[in-house]
Amino acid sequence: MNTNNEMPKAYEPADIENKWYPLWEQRGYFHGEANSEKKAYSIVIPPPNVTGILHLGHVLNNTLQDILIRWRKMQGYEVSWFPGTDHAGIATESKVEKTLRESGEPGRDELGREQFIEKVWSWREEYGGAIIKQLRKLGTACDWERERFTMDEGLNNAVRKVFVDLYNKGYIYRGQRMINWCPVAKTALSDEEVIYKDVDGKFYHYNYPLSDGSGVLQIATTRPETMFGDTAVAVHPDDERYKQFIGKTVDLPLTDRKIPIIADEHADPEKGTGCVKITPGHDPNDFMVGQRHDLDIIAIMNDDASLNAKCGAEFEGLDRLVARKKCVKMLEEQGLMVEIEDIKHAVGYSERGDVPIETLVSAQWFCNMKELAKPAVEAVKSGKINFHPQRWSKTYDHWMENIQDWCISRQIWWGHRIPAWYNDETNEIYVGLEAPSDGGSWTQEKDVLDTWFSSWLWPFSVMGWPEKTKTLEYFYPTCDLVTGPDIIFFWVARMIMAGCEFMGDIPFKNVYFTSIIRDDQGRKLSKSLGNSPDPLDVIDIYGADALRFSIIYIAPVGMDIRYSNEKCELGRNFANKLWNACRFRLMQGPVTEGFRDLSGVNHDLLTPDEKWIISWINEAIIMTNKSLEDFRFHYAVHEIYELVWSTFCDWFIETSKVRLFGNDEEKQQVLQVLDFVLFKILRLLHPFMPFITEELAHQMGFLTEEQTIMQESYPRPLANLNIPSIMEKDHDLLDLVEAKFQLVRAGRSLRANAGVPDGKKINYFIKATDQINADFLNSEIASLKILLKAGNIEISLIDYDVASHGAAPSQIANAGIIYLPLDGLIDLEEERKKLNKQKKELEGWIKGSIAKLSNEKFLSNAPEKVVSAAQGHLEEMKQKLERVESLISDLK
RNA sequence: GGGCGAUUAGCUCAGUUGGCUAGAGCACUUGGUUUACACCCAAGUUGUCGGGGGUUCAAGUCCCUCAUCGCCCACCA
Repeated sequence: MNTNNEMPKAYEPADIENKWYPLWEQRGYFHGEANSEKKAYSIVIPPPNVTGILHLGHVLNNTLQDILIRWRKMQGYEVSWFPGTDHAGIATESKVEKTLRESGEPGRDELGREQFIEKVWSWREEYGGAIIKQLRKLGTACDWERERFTMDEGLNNAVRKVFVDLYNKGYIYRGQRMINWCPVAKTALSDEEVIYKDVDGKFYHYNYPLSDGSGVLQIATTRPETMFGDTAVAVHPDDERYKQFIGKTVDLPLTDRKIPIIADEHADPEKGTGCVKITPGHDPNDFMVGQRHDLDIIAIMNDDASLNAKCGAEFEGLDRLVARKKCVKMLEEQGLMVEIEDIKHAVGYSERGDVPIETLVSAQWFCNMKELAKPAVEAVKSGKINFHPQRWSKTYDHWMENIQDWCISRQIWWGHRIPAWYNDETNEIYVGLEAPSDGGSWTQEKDVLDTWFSSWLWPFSVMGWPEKTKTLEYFYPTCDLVTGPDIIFFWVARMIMAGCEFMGDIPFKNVYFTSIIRDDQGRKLSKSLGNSPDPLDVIDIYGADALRFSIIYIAPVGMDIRYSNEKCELGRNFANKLWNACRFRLMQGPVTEGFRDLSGVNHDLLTPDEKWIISWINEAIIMTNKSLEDFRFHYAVHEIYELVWSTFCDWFIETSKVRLFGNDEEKQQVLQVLDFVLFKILRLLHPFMPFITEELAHQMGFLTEEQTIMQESYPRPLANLNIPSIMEKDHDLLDLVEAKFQLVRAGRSLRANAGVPDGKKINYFIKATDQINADFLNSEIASLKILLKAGNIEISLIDYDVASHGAAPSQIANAGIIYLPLDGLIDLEEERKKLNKQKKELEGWIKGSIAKLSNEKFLSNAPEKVVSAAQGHLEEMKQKLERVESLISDLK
């Protein structure tokens, strides 16, 4: 127990944060046991990329999860937060390639598959998972014993089993289809990995001569270089302009081919010239047109998006953009180009490569999602899974109901290799957990699976599936998922499908979608803009607690957050405030025994102020728990901020000083109340600010060295404890306390307006509203004096004697009128102006109020409560007006 | 083309089923070396709740409409 009062004046987080985390981890506080008697609470982390480093998005996301974990743990759940990283196929592969290139080592292709993969593994050993270490700086209570990696052996088993199952069900198939191709990573991509950007482009109008020499057809395209893959020109069947040409052919320029003119509804007469070139090998729409008309598919590109031999010697090997220019030039030379129009249009970009993707026909593995989607849609619709904010379920529904087949194969090496084998002789395909053992000659599929094909199993693969583990039995399904709305399709939707399919149960009950963090000008955070602060720097300056607290405090519900480092001052200042409140308390003496339950105090002897603070702590406990239940984190934080700073520090500590410096009996009682409230505050705040609350709970002597606040209970409404429900019992008394504080504010205002320095003791005269207030204020005279820094306060039921003392500035409060006698130094003109302004305002309100209350419809329709409140309010204003009027006449 | 969100104090945002005189932080002004805290204390200043219409006794809150900004989806050749 710490009884010294040598706490530094300002809170310095660095040492304290570095001290506690290793202790927590070593003592196993973060671990949840699967065989507990307690109720389970679990979360799986959205696994950050193994190449990733901590950024503010992670800070927000993981702080929220940590709040939930610590809160539930303190509530008595057996909790486990499953951490880990994602192997991030394309990102990691290109990262390692880049590293090799920069260090002059042999590259990917020189190394060959096996050696390259070894390199990736060793890179991961050395540099990968930096983010995991960085998370510890944030204070995250992850169950590190359970850390997983999407490429570890267990997860690989899960992936293979899922692939085989879905293949056997007929959902997974291999086929030739139009896919998205990244020419940088040289791999297929799923539709979700394509980002559409509006870019400046050109719309080329040029002529295809009719083979019979009877004229030309003018077509329009943004990509002339794809003409080498054209196998038709389409016009709309009802387009009168072109009907006569249907069935004829045109001479495809720059080639020696003739291609037919076909009628297809895909051709939009309104668009361009109404004639559209059909390139079934390189455009999804044209592909479908091609299928309808049985057109040839000509693939004209190499895997790096340069043109291939099909385009002729002049074009072979040229990059698509170079080829485009050349095409245009040649068409111009041949007099075929008619017009080049500047347009803005949407172009698909590869997420990683940041270059336009190509759509092309390729043999890939696909997963048909239609059946998988059905129960997943139902799970959200029925409310088994809840989205917060709820509106995201609409986005989810829309995508799920239009779900397309998922292209799951990738032409890279770093990933789960597809468990399919081709028979070298018969080309037969075998799919299984292991290679076929029939002695035949089989070659395994070279492609690996999309990274998300392992991530979508995360909620149960981290628990050991497909083994039937105790962990799985106890912790599955998880409770809450915290993630960004940007991966709702990539990850959230797919996890729900996988959970329903393979576990027969949803993977989580709630999904909380975080805000997106922007800089204070509203721009996205990015390395290239240099507006992405390093959270570790922020933690160095302000502390992890401050960063956590601030980011939650400023996070609007379901909207973008505008962040700047300066905003962390809020959290730092708050931590310092709390620190000093505790420091002040310790200066008054060692901890009292009643800090848990006020056991050393006769509850009947509690003063009004003490009852007041206890009722407020009760209120804060109720609100904080409720807010967390509803995922309204910022509410909870605001609630606690207000409680600590305003309610506790500004009012209760200040008013308690009179008793702290009074007799010993009074002092002992108020110390107990201070301890009781502070220990509740520390526990209430712990999930948000884990370090400082742990430190202070020890500094204060609430906990012994062997104990931790993590294992203390989260505050529950006091009605559940053995403390009388003060709120109900003493309602009127609490109103009197509030009225006292209001009167204090009025008195301070008088002092400030009169320009009397704070240090100078002054006298006040109070005319109480009635006997009850008079009695109460008299009993609180010592408190009033200290709050008002007054020398003497006279409380009376009789009017202030203007005749003998001269007029004095005054303020009206509910408890009474407070006067500041200034020995005639009053500025009568100012005072009159102030009172007349008040009078006018009051008259306005009274007028409105009377009108409202004489409205029959209001009286009959509004609820009783509202009507009586309005009546009470009117009475109040009328009385106040009377007082103002009498004060005005006093000034004459 | 569809869908979603935003618009409240100088700035960033609260304002949960409509109900007392619309709030907070920051910023700003004035005063303060009060025996916790200047990362502080006290007192202040700042609002046609984006425009218009409607429902209602009552609208920042519900409905319609317009405007501006942002995001997502969709095959705009």
